[in-house]
Amino acid sequence: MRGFRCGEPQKIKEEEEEMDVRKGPWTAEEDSVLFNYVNCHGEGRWNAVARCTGLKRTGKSCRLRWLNYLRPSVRRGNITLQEQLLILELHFRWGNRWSKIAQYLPGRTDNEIKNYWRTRVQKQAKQLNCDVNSKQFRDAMRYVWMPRLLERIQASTDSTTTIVDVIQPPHPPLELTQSSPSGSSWVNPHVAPTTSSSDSISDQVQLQVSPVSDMTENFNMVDKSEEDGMMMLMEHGCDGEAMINEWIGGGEVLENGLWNEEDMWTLLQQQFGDDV
DNA sequence: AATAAATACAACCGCTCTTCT
DNA sequence: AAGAAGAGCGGTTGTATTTAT
Repeated sequence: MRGFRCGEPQKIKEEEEEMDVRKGPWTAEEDSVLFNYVNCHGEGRWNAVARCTGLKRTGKSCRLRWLNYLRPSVRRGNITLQEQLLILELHFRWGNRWSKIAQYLPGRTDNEIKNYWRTRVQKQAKQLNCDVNSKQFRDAMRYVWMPRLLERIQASTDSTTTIVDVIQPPHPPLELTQSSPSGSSWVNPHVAPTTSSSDSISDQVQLQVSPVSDMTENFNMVDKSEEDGMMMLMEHGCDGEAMINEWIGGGEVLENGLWNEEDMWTLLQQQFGDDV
C-alpha cells in the first residue's frame, strides 16, 4: 500500500482547516457552480474544480456530488422490481462490489444501491435474526424471495417477453435464470457467489456456468434449498409472502423507457462480449 | 398536536489503486 | 523507478423525513 505518503490524515485535516473547507449538505448555489464548471470543462481533475471555482469543498466532495447527484444521467426515484432483482442477482455474484453492480443499473449510483442493500435487505436479515451473509438467509433470498419477485414482475408485464427472457441470454454459456418445470421461476444456483477481487476476465470465466447436462441436478438443488429457505421463514414465525410484500412493496415494474429488453441485452453484450 | 423512533439517503472518511511527473 | 497527486471504492455517519405512539 502506498496510502497517505506525505499527507498523514492529521496533516490533511490541518490543511483543510486552513482552507476553511465546507462540509455537509450542498447548497443550490454550490450545485450550480459545480454543474456549470463540469459542463464547460468536463469531468476529472476534481481538486482543480475546487480550486478554480472557488468552492470551499474538497475535490473528493465535488466528485461525489457530481457523480451521485448532479450528473444528468443520474436516475432518481423508487428502485423498480427489475432493478431489485438485478441487485440481488448481482450481489450473489460479486458481493459488496457496488460500483460494479451499479454498472448494470443505468442511472443508478453505487451509493444508492449500497443504501438500498443496507436499508432493505439487511433489515430483512435483522428481522429474521440472522446474518445477511449466512447460508440460511441467502437460501431464503435466492430460492424464495427472488423467484417470487420474478413471478411478480411476470404477472405485471402484459407481454410474452418476461423478465426472464430479458435477463436470460438465448443460449449458454451465460445463464442467469431459468424457468422451473413447475412453471415458476428460479435462479440458477450454479451462478455461484464469488469473493474474487479481480475484474472482467475472471468474472467472465465465472459466468461460464451451468451446462445443460446439469439441469436435473440443478432442480434437485433448488427444491432442497427452497425448502430450507421456507423452513427458515417458518422457524421465525414469518409469513413469507407478507415479508416479500413489505420488502418489494414500494417497487414498480418498469415497462417502458430506460430499461427495455434491448437496453438490457446491449448492456449484457457490452459486459460479456459476443458470447452472451 | 407533540414527540419519539424508525427509515432513507446524502455525504464523509479511510484506504487502495492508478496515473503523472 | 520512485514519489506525489488524483481518482475510486466500500464502510460508516449524520441528518432530514416519515411513521408510530
